[in-house]
Amino acid sequence: MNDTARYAIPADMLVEKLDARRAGRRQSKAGRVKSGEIREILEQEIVTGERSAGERLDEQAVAGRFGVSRTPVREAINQLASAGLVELIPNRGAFVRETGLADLVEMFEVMAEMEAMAGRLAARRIDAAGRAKLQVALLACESAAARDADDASDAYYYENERFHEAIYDACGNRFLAGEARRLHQRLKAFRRLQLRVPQRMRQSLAEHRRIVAAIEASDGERAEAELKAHITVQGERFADLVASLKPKGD
Amino acid sequence: MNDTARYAIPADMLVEKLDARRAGRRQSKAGRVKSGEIREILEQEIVTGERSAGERLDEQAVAGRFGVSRTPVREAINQLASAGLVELIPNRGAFVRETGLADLVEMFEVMAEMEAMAGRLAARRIDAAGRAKLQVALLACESAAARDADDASDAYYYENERFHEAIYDACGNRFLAGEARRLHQRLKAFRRLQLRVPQRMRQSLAEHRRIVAAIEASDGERAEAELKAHITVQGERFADLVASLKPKGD
DNA sequence: GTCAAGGTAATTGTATACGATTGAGCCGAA
DNA sequence: TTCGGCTCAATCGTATACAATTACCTTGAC
Repeated sequence: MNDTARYAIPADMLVEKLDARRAGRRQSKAGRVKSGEIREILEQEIVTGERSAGERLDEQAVAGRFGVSRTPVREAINQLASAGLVELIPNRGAFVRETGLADLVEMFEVMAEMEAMAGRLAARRIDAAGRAKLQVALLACESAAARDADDASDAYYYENERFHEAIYDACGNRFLAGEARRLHQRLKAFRRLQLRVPQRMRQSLAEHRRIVAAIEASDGERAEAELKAHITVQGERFADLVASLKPKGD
Repeated sequence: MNDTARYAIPADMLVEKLDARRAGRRQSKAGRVKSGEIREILEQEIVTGERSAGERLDEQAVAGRFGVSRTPVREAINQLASAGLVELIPNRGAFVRETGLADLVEMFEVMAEMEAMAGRLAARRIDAAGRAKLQVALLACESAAARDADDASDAYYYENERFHEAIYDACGNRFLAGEARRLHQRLKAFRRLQLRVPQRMRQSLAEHRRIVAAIEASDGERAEAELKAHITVQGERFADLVASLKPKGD
């Protein structure tokens, strides 16, 4: 389907407790909007790799599976298409766009640039409240990383998210913040995986400290450089990881 | 509705021949997909300012106006929501998000960064075919600008688009290219307006030449700087123009 | 006169039904 | 045997119908 040979990311590397989520969602309210639910679940399934093939998403089948009509399924699929997760061929259907390694590298490249930009702007524009939030986020990362428990990775993952959000908020450009959040969301599962690389968490934390230092010093150039390196390293480590685990040409 | 006082962009500054477009589209085919048509027209109306107020988009009203049912209108509105042009409040409806001057400045800031990134990458990665396409695009810009006709602005506007597309394509990052196209599309009408500033077209052309020179020299840093300046200037000129024409607090 | 509560009207969200377009399979002719 | 056209089934896109949620207005009590 694609013109470049690509590495498929194995599903079991990215599994998140989907069934738990589903159950949790179900209990929320009886007649809640179903389109959003379906979108989330499908999105997870695609990102996770359960649907990694260039497979077609049959509206009717999905509708039957969730016990709803085609209408909310259509809305969900359209949203996925807007997010770039599926390709929508007129009068043909929706096909999941396999995000191969090449695509991920590209996305990390863009992500690095956006984060760097946010950092540069934040260094110049951050106010007292933002500074406080950033410090709190950094401390949370530290304490999460300090835990030697098995779920330290999960905890750090969550706090890492908060840390980057704090930078987005501080950049003073709400449009940029929104775009960065979108991309971050899309790379979520892959970022998480990447934390399993040995020593990565500790290294990430050190980078966070340097980033904060640069922002505190109002040194936009340095913040930009540190953040770009921070994200680029993530992309590279991720690529290494995938390549070393599953070097199969398609 | 918004927390900052903002400048409304007057509708008549941005008018494009909508009725002509509508007529042209209508003739195409009888039973073609209507959702896309509606999306385009609504998008134009919002960007143009015909709907600039924080007004609600009534599905039924829109459906009646176009002589279709609510279903395609819903799809169109959802797509607009994904594009960020309207805000979707659950069970309340869709409200056009007024893109004020502040938002535009933010968007231009991000656009500048993305274009700059594309240029930097293109300088390193462009191949012979891309080089040729870029040269052709530049020449087309030159000849469009050379025309002294009244529609020189329109012609240059079109060729300018092609020029930037050529850079996107050459950057070797298809994800970046796609994102840049999205943003470019969204800023379309405003870019066009900005060309009316005296001497702007000539200046833009000069900047294009410098950009191409940098790329040809494989000087990524220079290409980045030139492109960032190129877009930033556009944003600033645009802000000046709007501010000078209609400095009314809302 | 003001505030709160209930009912009603309007609008969104979902279900079902129908038409239109595409792709595949079959048949026939060169 | 192969290629071109035709029929038909499947699926998307749209229309219509219904359910559920929300906001507004009326009414009543303090």
